[in-house]
Amino acid sequence: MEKVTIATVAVRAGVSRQTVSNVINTPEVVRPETRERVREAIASLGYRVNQAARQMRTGRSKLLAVRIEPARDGINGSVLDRFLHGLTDAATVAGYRVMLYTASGDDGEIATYEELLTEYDLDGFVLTSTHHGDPRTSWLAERDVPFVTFGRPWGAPDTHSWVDVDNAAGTAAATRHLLATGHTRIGFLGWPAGSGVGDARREGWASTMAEAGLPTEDVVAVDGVDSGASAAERLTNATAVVCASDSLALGAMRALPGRAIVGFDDTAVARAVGLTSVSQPLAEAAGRCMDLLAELLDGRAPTTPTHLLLPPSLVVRRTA
Amino acid sequence: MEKVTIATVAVRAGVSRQTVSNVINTPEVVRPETRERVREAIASLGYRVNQAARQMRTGRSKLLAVRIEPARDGINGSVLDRFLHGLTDAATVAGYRVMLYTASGDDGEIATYEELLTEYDLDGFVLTSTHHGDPRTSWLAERDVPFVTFGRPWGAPDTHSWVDVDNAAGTAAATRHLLATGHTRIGFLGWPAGSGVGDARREGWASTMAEAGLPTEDVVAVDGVDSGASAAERLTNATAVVCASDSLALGAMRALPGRAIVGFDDTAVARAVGLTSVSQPLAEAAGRCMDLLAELLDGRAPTTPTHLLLPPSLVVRRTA
DNA sequence: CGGCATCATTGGATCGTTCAAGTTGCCGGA
DNA sequence: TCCGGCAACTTGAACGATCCAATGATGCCG
Repeated sequence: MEKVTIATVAVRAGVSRQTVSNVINTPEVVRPETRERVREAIASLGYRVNQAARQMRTGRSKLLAVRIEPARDGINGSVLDRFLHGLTDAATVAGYRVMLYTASGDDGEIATYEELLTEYDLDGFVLTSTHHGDPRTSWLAERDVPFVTFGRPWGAPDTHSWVDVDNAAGTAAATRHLLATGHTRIGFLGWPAGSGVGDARREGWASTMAEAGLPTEDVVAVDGVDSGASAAERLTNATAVVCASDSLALGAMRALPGRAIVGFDDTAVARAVGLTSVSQPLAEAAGRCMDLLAELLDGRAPTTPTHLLLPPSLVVRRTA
Repeated sequence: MEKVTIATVAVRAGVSRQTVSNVINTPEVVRPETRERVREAIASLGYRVNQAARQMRTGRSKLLAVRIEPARDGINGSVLDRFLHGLTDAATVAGYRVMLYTASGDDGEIATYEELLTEYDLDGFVLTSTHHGDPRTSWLAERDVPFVTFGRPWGAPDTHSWVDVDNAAGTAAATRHLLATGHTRIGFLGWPAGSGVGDARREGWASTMAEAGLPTEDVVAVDGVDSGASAAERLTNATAVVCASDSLALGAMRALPGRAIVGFDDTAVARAVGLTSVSQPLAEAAGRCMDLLAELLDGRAPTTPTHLLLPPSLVVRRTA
């Protein structure tokens, strides 16, 4: 198979290179008749744009980057997996490709940004695992690099677009479900205060209980099954427990057999053991991230950043 | 920050562009003294190769692609996750970047190959989930596209390099462990015959039992916790069960409480519930895939393809 | 000291695309 | 009739690297 360039197409269609380029990039400036002829030539030759050449001229690579993290606590690892899949799908539709990178620590990640930007002319980034005092967003913002975060900027000023899952709404839904099932003594098993996500998950449960005028009882544990189990044992009065993660929920199931338990993240573990859990709409979140990033990349972004809070859904199984 | 090109570096070092290029690509042809001067200029200017320009001239992109699959049965989803992380790491060290793509079906995947090859000049592919009658490998081989598979070519001729985990060795190790613990009636809970991976896992158990001169008893179920549980109930004599996956093992745990159970894949679920399981060396497998691919890409590959079978390890927990 | 091989270095051409600045042809108004 | 204005298309240059052929410098031998 010969190499098919824009020049090949031009000859076949009997026009100049630039006209072919116009048909591809700004079809409206070409007469419909010519446009159609060029399109036929493109199709019959199986022509495809050479991204490297385009990139050299325009400085845009049609590439996005996402960090792939080591499966940390493992049990929640598949969350990123599903997000990545959704993002790759959405990016393809929008004409972009997703590149992976790893990095240890925020500084290492910033060094990687620099490398990817100068070597590959990356068009944009999707950041995950935002946290308090995150230096990555300001670094990117200072250099006018388009980016979107999955996870809101905890503590930092809200100057960029982000997509997040409404964690509080998730635990609120779980709590309402338990209330509707007749429970009144609903406890909470959460993470130590300070993490944005964990605090929001507690808040959803607490406010729903307050609205119902019921007393609350909660305990705290670092994430993990064993630690969750020993903390759950201290929830003596509760007949039902809302948990900040599936790992904790698994611990609670072991420590308090027979009680109603709800987890968070709807991981594979939850499906496997029949744990009722709050499910994040990861494919949708990924799609929205791509939408927002595409707006930024096309320069048609609104002047004020967009913030999207997606509602999670409760997947009811055997444990509640 | 100004744009730093090879010309900027050349001026700073007082040499020509080509000499700078030689320092980068074939340092041995440059006199040590000059080489050092150029290297200093590169460092002080923070110069980095523009991959697009290089690619246009050389036709090589320094990009690899891997398919990211939808989390199928979910419980085993994080296997790909960990593999991807390892591959991204190894690729970075070797000077490559990993690009993701999704595709539905083998034909869709082949169409994507074509697109990635012509648009982005991809250098190579890493294939996962090889299966009987896989058309992807022959498509790539016909076009001389470098690729490596993670998973051996079941049934197909062994004409390309691959890396795989020795599934039989995994179940053999599990069986030996159970024998050493005093069990003699060890059953097997597997998938229906026909899948290469599943058959290998059965074989490891069967041959170890045969060596020990013990009778065997096994049942079959499609992958899944519930299906595993109902199949496991038919294993009436066994005091211990080796399973083809963690999902099946979870079913067995439910159906046969108190018996010794070993799963396969060491997924998050296994860690969470304390299930003894066979762990695949995914980071190493990814690294080896990258090594083999790098050989192909550098043209220093041996004439006969390399095949690597990596031994898995048994992670002993509460269930055995 | 000339001749010649060897090595280090140079300058121009090139990859495929898009940008910027043309050229052509047609229409309408003065 | 002439000319401005516009739409449709063409042409030459440029992006930043590497390849190739040619040049300059160096050392060795007779």
